[in-house]
Amino acid sequence: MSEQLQNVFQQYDIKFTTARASILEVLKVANSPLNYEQIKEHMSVKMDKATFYRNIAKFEELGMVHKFESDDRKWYFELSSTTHAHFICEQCHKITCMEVDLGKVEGEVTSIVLKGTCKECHS
Amino acid sequence: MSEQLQNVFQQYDIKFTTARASILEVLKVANSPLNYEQIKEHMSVKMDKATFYRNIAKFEELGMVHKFESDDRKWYFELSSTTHAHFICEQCHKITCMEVDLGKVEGEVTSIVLKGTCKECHS
DNA sequence: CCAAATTATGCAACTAAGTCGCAAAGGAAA
DNA sequence: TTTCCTTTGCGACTTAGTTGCATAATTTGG
Ligand SMILES: [Mn+2]
Ligand SMILES: [Mn+2]
Ligand SMILES: [Zn+2]
Ligand SMILES: [Zn+2]
Repeated sequence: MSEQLQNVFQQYDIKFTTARASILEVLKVANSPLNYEQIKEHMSVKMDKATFYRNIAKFEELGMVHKFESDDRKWYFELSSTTHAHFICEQCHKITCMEVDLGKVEGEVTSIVLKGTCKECHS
Repeated sequence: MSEQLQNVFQQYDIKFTTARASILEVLKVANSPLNYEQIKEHMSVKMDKATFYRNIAKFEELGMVHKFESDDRKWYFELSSTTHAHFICEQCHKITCMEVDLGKVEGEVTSIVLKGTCKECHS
C-alpha cells in the first residue's frame, strides 16, 4: 500500500494502519467534503465507526483534516488546506467550497460556514 | 401579560399561549444567543422541551427567530435582525455577534458562523 | 528475527439533543 | 357556552457520535 502514506505517518509520528491509510486515501480522492457514511461507502476496507471517529479525531488534532457540521447534523471532513468557506444550501443540501474575504476579524478564524439558498435553488 | 406580545401573535396569526410569550420574552431580554437549557433557566413558566422546540420551529418558519449551531452541538436562538455573523471560540466557547462583509456571494446567505480562537484566548 | 511495550481496533453499551404520536388541555370565534 | 382547531405534556424514540474494555496489530530495539 502507498509508499507515500507510509512517510506521512512517519512524519506525524503515528502508527501505520490500513484503517488510517484508507481514510486518507478516500479524502485525497474526494472533490468535496464527506461525512462518515460517505467515506465508509468509498472505503475498500471495513472498519468500525469508533475506529473511524477516533482516527479522524487524531487527524484533526494533527491538523491533517478539517471538519465542520452541515445542516443534517453530521460532521463533514476534508483534507486541510488554506482556510476557506463552505456554503450549505438548505434546500438542496449541496456543499460548496468557496473563497471569501471577511475583511479584518479579531482572533483567528479556522472555519467559515455559510447557510442559505444556493443560486440554483434561488427562485 | 404584555399587551405588546398579544399584538405580535395577532400579526403572525398564531394563538397566544403563555409558553410562546415566555420564550419571546426571554429572547427579547437576552443580549446574546441562547440554547434551550439557557432559555429554560430564564423562563418564569415551565414547559416541556417538545413544546419549546415546536414553538421555536414555528417562530423560525415565521421568520421571527434565527438559529444556528455552536460547537457543543446545540442550537442557539436569537430574535431575527439583520443578517450578521457569529464567531464561536473553540477554547472559551463564547459566542460573539459581529458584522462581516462577505463581498459578493452567489445565492442568498442567511447564516454565517465562524469558528476559531477569540482575541482573548489567542496567545 | 523475536519479544516486550505501546497503540489501535472491534464490539457493544451508552449519551444526549432533538423529534414524534397521542390523548388531554387550552384558545378563538360565534 | 359550545364547538372547532391548535397547543401542550408525556413518554417513547431516533441517531450521530462517544466510551470502556478485551483483543489484535504495529513498532522498536536487543
Ligand atoms: Mn472545502
Ligand atoms: Mn447575533
Ligand atoms: Zn441549492
Ligand atoms: Zn475564547
